[in-house]
Amino acid sequence: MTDTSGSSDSKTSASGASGASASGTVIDAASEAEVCLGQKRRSIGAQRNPESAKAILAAAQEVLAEDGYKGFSIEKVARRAKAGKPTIYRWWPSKAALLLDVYRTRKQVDYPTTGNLEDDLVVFVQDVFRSWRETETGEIFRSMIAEAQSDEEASKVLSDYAADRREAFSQVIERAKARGAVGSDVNCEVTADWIASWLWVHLLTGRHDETPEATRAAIRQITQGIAKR
Amino acid sequence: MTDTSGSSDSKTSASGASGASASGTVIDAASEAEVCLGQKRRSIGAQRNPESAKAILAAAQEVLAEDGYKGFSIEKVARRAKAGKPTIYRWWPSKAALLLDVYRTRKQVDYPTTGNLEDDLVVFVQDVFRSWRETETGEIFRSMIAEAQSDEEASKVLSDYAADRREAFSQVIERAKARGAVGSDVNCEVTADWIASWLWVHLLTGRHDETPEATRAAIRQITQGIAKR
DNA sequence: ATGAAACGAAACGGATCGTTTCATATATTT
DNA sequence: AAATATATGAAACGATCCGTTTCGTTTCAT
Repeated sequence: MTDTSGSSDSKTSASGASGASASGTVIDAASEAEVCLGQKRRSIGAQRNPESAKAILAAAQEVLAEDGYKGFSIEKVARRAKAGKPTIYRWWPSKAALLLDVYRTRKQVDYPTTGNLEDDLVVFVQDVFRSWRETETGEIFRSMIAEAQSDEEASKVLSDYAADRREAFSQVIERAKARGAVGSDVNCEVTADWIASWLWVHLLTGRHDETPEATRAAIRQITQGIAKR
Repeated sequence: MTDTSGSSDSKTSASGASGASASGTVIDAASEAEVCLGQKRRSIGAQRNPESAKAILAAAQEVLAEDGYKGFSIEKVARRAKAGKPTIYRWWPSKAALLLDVYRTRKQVDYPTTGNLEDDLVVFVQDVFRSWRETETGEIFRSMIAEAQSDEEASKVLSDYAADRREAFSQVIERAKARGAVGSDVNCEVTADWIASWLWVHLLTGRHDETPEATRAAIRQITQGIAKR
């Protein structure tokens, strides 16, 4: 009886189906597409209850956070959400797809811009480490990484996400380049790839307790390497 | 009926229990410890047949190479090795432990030393990419990565391996430093960490088809960054 | 009020893991 | 050489989970 009833309030339904008062019956296709990643749904034009999907997504987040990837099962999610398994499969075509949506509801970490590239990167990286330690974010991404090794769709989405992160990094470095802090011959996308890779590996080897000093030493090697000279 | 009988010859039994003519009955404890990672075996002092373990390990390699991580099951391995499942569990305590041993029998890639750090690294990285494309090495490591996200022991072994690779990289860079090609203030372990991370991510995002030019551009950013100036 | 649609609960078929049982084959011992 | 001990393969088991199907009920628009 670890069933903490009354847990699926409004606290976790952040991005999924944006809480647009949910009174109408016909679901607007955009929000539905935002929630459900599954292309191979059976009943296409049917109207379904978005509240169910929200409760399921919230329950999935909780199960993943509490039991981890290994303990994550559709049946647990259904029990927790007081939903039937068929309802879950009406919204998501597979376990991987549900995991994918859980990962999509993560909180985005913003990039700081103090004007000093090294400082910005250190702050950002430490922030990411903290979010891995203090929230379920790390667990979610670890699950995604594991799933992506055998699920084609998960692999694609994860690759897209990784490309997205690289692009964000790239823009931060590009701005530093525009300030003249980075050599004009530097390929920012390559640098972003280095940093993003370094972050990923820190996640999947559990090294999110690195000291700020160690982080700075590592970042400095990159920033000094690309600095204008 | 996909049972390709006559496949478990001598071709894959490489490192595991090093093929020391295996005629004696009492197993030498060292080779046994080398093969079996499991500490929680039931029958401790019992003498077992090393041939069974070798056949199982070879079959496991083949199943993993052919069916991938998702298709890898103990039952398939048992069928292929013409062994019983209990025999597998007499040698390895879990599926993860067996996977761990499969990964341990990988072929090591040697590090070249032409005297030019950038060239050496490019050649090495391209070599790793090729081994991922042309052998089962990549699939094995992808399995290990997935397994490590939920199995504590696999995680530990993978971390140890990663540390080992970082150390090897570090020594290559240290030698370049001794040649005066790398700045004396450069922390070689940090550099090794960057390179190793970059390689890992290329594996788990399936980017092992990168062109030599792209590889060189990426490597150059690191080598130029740490170069003596 | 009526009917269509989604719902929760339950059960199913299929697959896998890790364990247990059992008869057989092999190796050691006497 | 015969007897004993031990590991083995085959088979079955309980448990878990996925994804599907069925069924009776609730909800909502017309």
